[in-house]
Amino acid sequence: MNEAPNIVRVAALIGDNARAEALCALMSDRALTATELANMAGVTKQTMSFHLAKLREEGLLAVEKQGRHRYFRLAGPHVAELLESLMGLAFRGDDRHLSIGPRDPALRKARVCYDHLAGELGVFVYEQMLETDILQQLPGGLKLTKQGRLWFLKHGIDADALASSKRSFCRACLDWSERRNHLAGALGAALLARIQALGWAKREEDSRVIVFSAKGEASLRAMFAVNNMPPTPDTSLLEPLSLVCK
Amino acid sequence: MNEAPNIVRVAALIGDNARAEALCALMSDRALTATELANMAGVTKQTMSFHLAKLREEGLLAVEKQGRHRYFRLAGPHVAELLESLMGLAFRGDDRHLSIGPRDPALRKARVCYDHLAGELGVFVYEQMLETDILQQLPGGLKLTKQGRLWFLKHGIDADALASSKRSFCRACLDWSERRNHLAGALGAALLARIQALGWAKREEDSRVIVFSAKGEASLRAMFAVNNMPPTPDTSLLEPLSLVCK
DNA sequence: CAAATGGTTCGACTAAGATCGAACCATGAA
DNA sequence: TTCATGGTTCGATCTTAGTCGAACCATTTG
Repeated sequence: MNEAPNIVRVAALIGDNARAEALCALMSDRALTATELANMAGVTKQTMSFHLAKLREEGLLAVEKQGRHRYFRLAGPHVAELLESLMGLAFRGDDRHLSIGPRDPALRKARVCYDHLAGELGVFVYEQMLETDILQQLPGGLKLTKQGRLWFLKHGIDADALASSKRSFCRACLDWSERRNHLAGALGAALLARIQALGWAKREEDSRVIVFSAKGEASLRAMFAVNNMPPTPDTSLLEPLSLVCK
Repeated sequence: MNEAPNIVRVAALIGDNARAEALCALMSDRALTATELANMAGVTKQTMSFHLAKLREEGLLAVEKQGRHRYFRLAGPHVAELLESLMGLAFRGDDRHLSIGPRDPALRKARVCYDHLAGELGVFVYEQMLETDILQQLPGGLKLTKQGRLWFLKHGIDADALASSKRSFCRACLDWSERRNHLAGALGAALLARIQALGWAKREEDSRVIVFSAKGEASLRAMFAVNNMPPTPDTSLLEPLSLVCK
């Protein structure tokens, strides 16, 4: 009859240092092993194993066996979204106490949120896409326009191939540092992968920070310049990637 | 350097039975006293007092003194939103285990989310508003159109008066049972208040359920019929309310 | 095969924190 | 003022669950 017990289980699960540390580490869609996670959280591997089992049991994590390794991932985007919500509230709470400003400037500038781009540049991209009619907000959700499909193709991403995958194609995700939306879903994931493939940006080791080179950031911003919507799709740049966005 | 510790504090806070019970009770924007909350959660008042202090300290609750009573409220809509996210994930997790269907049909049909309408009827209203151009989704967020303003006025809500209040005017809120959006913000709150004032629906005691009378639900749906956008605002229905949506 | 490494299970220890009884403070009523 | 009621603070208790050492299972490598 009451709904409280349900949320207690999940919240209590996240409300532990070691587990939260692991979850945060997994926010960067990397699949990590139990020992790696143990080291990051500063506990022994048997403790982490214990925690991972619990998280899996409650449906927050998924495992993938590969040889003698077991790779752990977040169970899905919905988990990442919940964690982002929590961060939003947590940092807001902190501000009231410590009244600190930007905590980690690099993290606010650009970071990975599950598997897509977040932070200042993430919302920039999202809003530019709406501005230039690559995306449209409809009652049912986000929609990729025809010209948008061409735009992605021009930048080496075959949106049609992505659309066939099971996971939600494109959706908005609330950015906790900017408190505005950025692009998530398979499309968002593909874009981030493309950015990295082009060498515009690199992931920092063991963190969610994405560092853009000066040239890379300029290229990103240039994607939305006047030359953004050529009526003839220019496929000479690269063969369209058929990204596997599992 | 790490962001985990922050979310741990909030999550651990919610991850306790008594506290979660209190938070859920407060999801229905009602302001409740410590003893009331204690009874609901099944603990003594001193324990609840202890918990409430913690929740307040972390910025999840706000208090209001009134005579010898102290009324507790959620600190704001952001808290309610987080709780809804948690429920979404919690119930999803349950489904995997117990594979139960609709848990509480009435709750899914219509309920209060903080101070606005949620559930099946909530998302119906929201989507109708987009459909009929009462609201528009823009890059910056939701926008009330000119005709939308007239529409609200016709139904006894003075949107201009609400806009002056500090809280966010109108925004979308993700509905955990429907997994789609419903209308939140001052506008959403005013609408729900109006619905109740007109006697179309009543709040169930000690629950978030909103029960619509058959006539009430029909009236609600009729709001979006063809007679929805008269060029001349019909103010004869009632004087526009200047609702205080604190 | 044996050795090495990744991962889990088991049991015991420990610390954190939820709980309540009792005393205490504040406000309002008689 | 005295009584009653709402609320908090303090101290003691007790349970929960996070932790690690050690043993154990599984898989790959030499």
